[in-house]
Amino acid sequence: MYDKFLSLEPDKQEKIINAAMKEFAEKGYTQASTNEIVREAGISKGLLFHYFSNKKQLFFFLHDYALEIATDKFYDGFDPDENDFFMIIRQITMAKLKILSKYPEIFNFLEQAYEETSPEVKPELEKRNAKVIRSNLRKIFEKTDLSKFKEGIDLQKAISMVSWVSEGMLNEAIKKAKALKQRVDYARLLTDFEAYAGILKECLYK
Amino acid sequence: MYDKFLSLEPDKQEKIINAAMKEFAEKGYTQASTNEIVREAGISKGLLFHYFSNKKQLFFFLHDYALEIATDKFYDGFDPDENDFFMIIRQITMAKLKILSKYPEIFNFLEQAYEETSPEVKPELEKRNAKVIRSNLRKIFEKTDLSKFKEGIDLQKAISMVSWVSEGMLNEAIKKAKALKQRVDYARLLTDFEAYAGILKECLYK
Amino acid sequence: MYDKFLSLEPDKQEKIINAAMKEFAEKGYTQASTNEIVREAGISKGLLFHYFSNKKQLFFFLHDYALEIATDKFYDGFDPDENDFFMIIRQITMAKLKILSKYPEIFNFLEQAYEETSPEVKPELEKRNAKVIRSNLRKIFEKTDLSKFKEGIDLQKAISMVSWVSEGMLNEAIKKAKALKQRVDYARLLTDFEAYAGILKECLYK
Amino acid sequence: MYDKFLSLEPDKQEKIINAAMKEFAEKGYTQASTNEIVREAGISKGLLFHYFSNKKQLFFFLHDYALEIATDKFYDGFDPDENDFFMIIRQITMAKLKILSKYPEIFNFLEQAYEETSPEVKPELEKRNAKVIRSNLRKIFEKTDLSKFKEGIDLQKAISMVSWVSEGMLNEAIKKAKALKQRVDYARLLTDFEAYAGILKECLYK
DNA sequence: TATGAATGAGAATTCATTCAT
DNA sequence: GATGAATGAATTCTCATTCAT
Repeated sequence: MYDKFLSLEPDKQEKIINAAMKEFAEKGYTQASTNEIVREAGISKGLLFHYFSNKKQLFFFLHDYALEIATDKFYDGFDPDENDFFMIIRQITMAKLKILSKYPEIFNFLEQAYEETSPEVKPELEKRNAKVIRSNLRKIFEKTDLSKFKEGIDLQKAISMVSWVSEGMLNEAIKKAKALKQRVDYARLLTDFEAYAGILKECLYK
Repeated sequence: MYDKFLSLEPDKQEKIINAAMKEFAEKGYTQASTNEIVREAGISKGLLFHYFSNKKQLFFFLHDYALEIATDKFYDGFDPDENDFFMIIRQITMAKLKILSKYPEIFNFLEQAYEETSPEVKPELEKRNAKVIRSNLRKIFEKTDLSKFKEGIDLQKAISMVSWVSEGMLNEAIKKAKALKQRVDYARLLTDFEAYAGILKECLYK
Repeated sequence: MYDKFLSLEPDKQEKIINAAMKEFAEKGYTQASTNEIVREAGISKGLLFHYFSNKKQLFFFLHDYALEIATDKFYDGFDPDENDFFMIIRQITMAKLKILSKYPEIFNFLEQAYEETSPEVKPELEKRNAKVIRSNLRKIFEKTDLSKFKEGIDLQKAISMVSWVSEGMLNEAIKKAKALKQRVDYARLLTDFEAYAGILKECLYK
Repeated sequence: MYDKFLSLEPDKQEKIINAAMKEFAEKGYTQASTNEIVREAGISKGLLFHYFSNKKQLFFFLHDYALEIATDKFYDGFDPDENDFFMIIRQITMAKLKILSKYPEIFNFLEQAYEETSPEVKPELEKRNAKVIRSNLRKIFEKTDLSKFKEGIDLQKAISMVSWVSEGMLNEAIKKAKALKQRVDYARLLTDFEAYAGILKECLYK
């Protein structure tokens, strides 16, 4: 589907990808301008539409691409033998943050795509997000040592709770950092996580 | 500011409000078309701009309006003497759900506005959301019987946790209902809430 | 034609006239907004069109009015027995300047009208300007003591020359004052006039 | 800045320039309609804004263009060795007239631009006019043989006077020709100039 | 591959004028 | 006399997409 584009010299590919991601991340799907993209990428109008048949296809190509990179890099530095649920969640939370600081454009793009409201792309995006989350959850489940949980506890609920708390914590940290125009305080986040985990372990673990 | 519009006959007001809310909810700020709004409302192009000096002002008028109604209805059926933190959060969760089912138009609009990414309105929306959340949090805090919490627990953290869990629960229920094209199961949500509350109370309450 | 308007209480008349003149003077015929005029005058939209059947008629009413005032006041302080051509021209030049400082709005309006380029009003304005100038010239001629001019000189040409020089001088003084955001230097203008007159007399007068 | 437009085939350029000049000349900046321009030029709405980013830029491109042509043609037939002030002014007066009759479109446009009152373009136009006039005056001064003037005469004043008289003469000739819907009588203008120059020389030259 | 001129529907907004009250 | 709601054509400008070269 994107063969034409992918057989292009990597330099040019990258220039186009970066220009497009930046524009979509900044302005959202609707207001992103293909004019601006070709200007920033230094290519002609016609060429963009030679590679991608329309704006939507370009957008979803970028989404695929970003998701792939984000997922690839995601498990870098993960301890493959870790099986404690809280430690896994901790790794995920920290991994998200790490990629966020390493690839700001990609994550800005994904973040923006996550919040996208344009009816032209929203349904497909929601489908994709659900899929990503489901597959991540499956991976976590597979590894988790469930024997540490109290007997009688609804495991699904326990996992949901920990996920919501860690997501809530991360979102708040990001929001606060944005407001102060600073980077997220990595060390602080870890300490916080330990605190929340400590409280939750009391009611979830044996 | 909106005097002209507000002194209009209610019927016409309503037609305009409904048409505009629907359009904004469906398409988001940028792609919502004032053309479409006047067509749907059955008024002339000039009239809309006679009442609202521009698209942005119209949007924020609707936001004010929706927020006001939502807030009004929010506290209907609240037990003013309730002081148990978990019960208060339960009331909030259920109130949100009630508004969603009773005023789907308004709820859709607010939801869309909450996710809005257009740089033209995002900053002001964020300010408003922060204000609403802050004032709600204060109300909750004021009433809460904090003596029920374990000594030594970080109250701020405890409250955040319960909020994140209840929000996560509600969002998931809504998402599931949407996917199945059904209404949210009110009774089920209550039962779930009790379950989550039961678990959390164990580590948070004395 | 304007009876309705003229039988209005003078206060209201004045408010409308001033508001309208200000708007036309500031923005020119095309860009002057009747909305702005009624807002400034504190009357309703309908009322303006009750008195003046359209924008054009309002504009020409103002033009009549301004011309009349300007002409009436023009000859205040003129020495009726002055018959020296140069002295008459000097009086005219100074009278213009005096009214200019006394009625800045009226003259701004007339000045703007004089430069007006909108095809909707330009032809009629040109007709009027020609008439005014012709009638002024006739008045000057009638009084002038032509015996002072050198014999053999083309009187028409002599008069034109002096007029052009005095107009050029006045325009330049106004332009300079505008650029420096100051009032025209009355005394300086008189001195200049004497200088120019001195030179010209040498070739025009016996 | 106008590269895109200038690398267009001359035929099309001309069509656009002519259509736009005509529209601006006829209606003035504000009331000139880009719709009308594209209709007259036989191009699409989008194309005009592909070449010129907005109405204002289009206007100033035309102004540049007109000024350049006018300046070019202005000095055709000038005697470079002429150093008599009156002869130089005579050449200028005649050159103006030549452009008027040879390039009426351009002349009309420049004339209209000179009188333009729209606040959106007036300041820039005034700047340009001042610059043109200044540079023209410098050229005249440089060449002029000042030794012919009477000693003790204020040269600045002398020059102003001759300029005002020749401008007044030309303007009147144009106005008269317009009123009679005829061309300006070239020969008559020359004779008149000699007459005025003759009178003025008497008081200005030794 | 690559260009960029060309399209034209559609966007938000303005404005003089009308007319029922 | 007086109001101001209502009109709708006209305004400038944008934009994804096409296509001849």
